[in-house]
Amino acid sequence: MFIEIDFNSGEAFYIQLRNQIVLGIATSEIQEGDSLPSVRQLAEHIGINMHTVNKAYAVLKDEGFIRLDRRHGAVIAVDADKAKALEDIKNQMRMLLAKARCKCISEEEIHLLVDEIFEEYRK
Amino acid sequence: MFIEIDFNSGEAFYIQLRNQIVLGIATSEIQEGDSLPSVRQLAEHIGINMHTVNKAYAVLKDEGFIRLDRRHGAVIAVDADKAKALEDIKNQMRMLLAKARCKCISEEEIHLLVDEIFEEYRK
DNA sequence: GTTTCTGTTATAATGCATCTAGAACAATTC
DNA sequence: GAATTGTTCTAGATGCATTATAACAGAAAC
Repeated sequence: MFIEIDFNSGEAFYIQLRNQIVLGIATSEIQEGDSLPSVRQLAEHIGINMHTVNKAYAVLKDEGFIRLDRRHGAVIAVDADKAKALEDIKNQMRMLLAKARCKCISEEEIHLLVDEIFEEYRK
Repeated sequence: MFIEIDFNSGEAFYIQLRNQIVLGIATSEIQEGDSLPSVRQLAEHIGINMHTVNKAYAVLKDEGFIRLDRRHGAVIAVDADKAKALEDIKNQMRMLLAKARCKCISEEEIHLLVDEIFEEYRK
């Protein structure tokens, strides 16, 4: 299992979980139709509470990354609502790039960064 | 004054403050050497507690956006530590672009988005 | 058909971050 | 000296994150 938690990180456990699963989908480490461990299995494996995993799954469901049913547990099912996703990303990107601009990081350098990161995903 | 707080936003007040000031610098609405209102003035103007403004200023100082002294209050002074800023931005961008990739948003679309946002700043 | 496992929900306790409040301090400005 | 600056301290209220039990209905496995 590729999921690990940094207990010393300031970030909430359920956010770390959410992030790692989104990253897993982006890198094709897990794919459409794959099942995630049950909330109880994953909780025990990581060593955290069931409800924390459940919350992460609820967020992933709300953001349209997984589908939950009682038969197959949590299944990767990305709903491609590009419009909404683009808007979310744009709003967050505004703050990121504002910082970049303040710190004299050029538009070109950001483009290079984007290419680098997409390259990471393809490996 | 360009600073406003959304009291219904889930985001912490001091984070909203920090964001708006960084955005103000990025758009040249405020510039190197300009003074920000004192913690007490700004707190009263917005209608929040002095300590919350103080916390926002402390974060901005820690991130290298302002300089604090007793003579001139909070002064915009961006330390251009590009290396550190680039690393921060890259880490946050990883999560943003992971979501983009899951949602079938192409590398080209992200590049367009970056251009759009930089264009916003220049206006 | 009973057991087992699924997501889901309810309740309660704990710890931590946020926000507010009031007060005081040393340094600087006027 | 009076006023204003950032800074620090204590204290209380609120909400979020996490843990802990417990229970439920639906589906799977035997």
